[in-house]
Amino acid sequence: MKTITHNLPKCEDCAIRKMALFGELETKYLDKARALRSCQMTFQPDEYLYREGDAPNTAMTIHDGWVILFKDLEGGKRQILRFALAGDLLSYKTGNNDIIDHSAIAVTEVTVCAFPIQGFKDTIAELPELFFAINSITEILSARCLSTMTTIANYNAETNVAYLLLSLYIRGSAHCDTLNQDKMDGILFPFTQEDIGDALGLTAIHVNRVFQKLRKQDLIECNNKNLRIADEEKLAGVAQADLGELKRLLVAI
Amino acid sequence: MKTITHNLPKCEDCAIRKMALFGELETKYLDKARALRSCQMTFQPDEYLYREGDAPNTAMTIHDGWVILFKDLEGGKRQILRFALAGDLLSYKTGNNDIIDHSAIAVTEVTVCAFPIQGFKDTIAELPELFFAINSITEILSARCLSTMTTIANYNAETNVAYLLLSLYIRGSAHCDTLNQDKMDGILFPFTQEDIGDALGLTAIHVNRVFQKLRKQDLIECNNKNLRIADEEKLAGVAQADLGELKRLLVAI
DNA sequence: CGGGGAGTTGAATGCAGTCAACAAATGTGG
DNA sequence: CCACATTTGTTGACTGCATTCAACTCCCCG
Repeated sequence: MKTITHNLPKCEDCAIRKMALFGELETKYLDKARALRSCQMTFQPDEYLYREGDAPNTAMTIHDGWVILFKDLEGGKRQILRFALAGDLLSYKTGNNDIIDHSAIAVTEVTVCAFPIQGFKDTIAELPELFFAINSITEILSARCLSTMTTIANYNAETNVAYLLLSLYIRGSAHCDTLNQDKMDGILFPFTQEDIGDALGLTAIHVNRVFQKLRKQDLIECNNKNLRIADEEKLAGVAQADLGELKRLLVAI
Repeated sequence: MKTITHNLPKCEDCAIRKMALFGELETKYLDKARALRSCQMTFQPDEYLYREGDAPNTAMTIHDGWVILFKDLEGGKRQILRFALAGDLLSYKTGNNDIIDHSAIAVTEVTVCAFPIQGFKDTIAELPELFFAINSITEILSARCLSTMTTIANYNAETNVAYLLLSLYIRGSAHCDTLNQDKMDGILFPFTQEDIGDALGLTAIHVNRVFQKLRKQDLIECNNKNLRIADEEKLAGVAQADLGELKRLLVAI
């Protein structure tokens, strides 16, 4: 892990700002918010950002890269709680002196902007907009979790995998749009089939069978850490989701 | 549904206040908070508190009774998102002019205290403590949802049912404690086996088989709308949960 | 070129769904 | 208060999805 504390890039110029926490804030508040930022950190793939049991004293916004948030279970299993990418807020907790209940690991090389949590708390008192921004993030995460739970509980592996792949694709390509990249060739997809299984409670073997089934139906193309979805509507059908509704749920921050 | 707007009972005297949103607030702030309350409403069993698609303009705290929050799915299925009881906050959303994405139905007779949401928003600006209270609730709901998702995704029906029954029992009996009632005879359990199935994505038939299995092991006694759990630790073992951890997750508001 | 992680395939097992029938409990109207 | 309808709970047989275990291939990296 590398840290830089000086000559930090400017928030105004940040390509991902509108996707991130401060995207909710008017530019006029940006100075105050930016003053909270303490440093930028870079993590290598497979490096932990933090571990279950750590006491969080900084919140982080991902500037670049994919992060997996997960919990270890008995018997060597693990449950992936969230796939996080640029713009996402990590490790923020209102509850005081609580230890954090999950771990976060970098999948790709990851850059984050870190903010001391205490600074947040002090600032919220004088900047109610920050409250609404943060609370809105918490609510959205909660809504996504409920939606995921609903899918997992009620549908089979094919639907679950379709739902997850489509979700990751939508979020990934929304981000490419922001950076004005060409998304027609699919998005970076650095996850293993085991990751997908750990998110859905499936074995990697069964995920593999489902991948092949989806490939045969021309619903996904997935290889070389790349995911392409030719017909989002069609995959949404398999995922038992309304594409418009899903996009609204996922691209909002 | 019956509404009363005058001679509302005093918040200071409310038996469930310490379990509810304002339990987080110091008494000195109570006047301000209480001023937000607009009315008390009473709903009969099977009556909707609100429906998916409604535009929420009031938040509600349950004063008494059990409420089920759910979403209708295709094919006549439904997903129960939350079982709510006295002290729980319903239908609060930071996001403006959003319609609500689930329905709420009374299981028992239910009394709620209603607050215009706009009043909340205005008040938060001058009462940051209210922010921390609300955000803490949103975070807790999110943490519970992740925990439920983890259980559903990774364990079988027996574990899931055990986890849910234990959760409901812990919350129900914590509430009996508050009211100084005798909890030794179990708690009110007004749910059908189909409700349990709808929460976990199981069929009522399979829930029934699991109930019987748990009964044979003397882990639960459940009849006449009453649930008794003699050995919480033992059931927690089946539920693959740490009893202390679970209680911390569930009794906090 | 060898090793390890990721992906692929097949066969056997077991958990949960479906369908169908019935019993028990609850509610309703005569 | 009884007769009947409806909801809830119970049981059995059959089917199908997902796991487990084992073996094997492919690809990347050192």
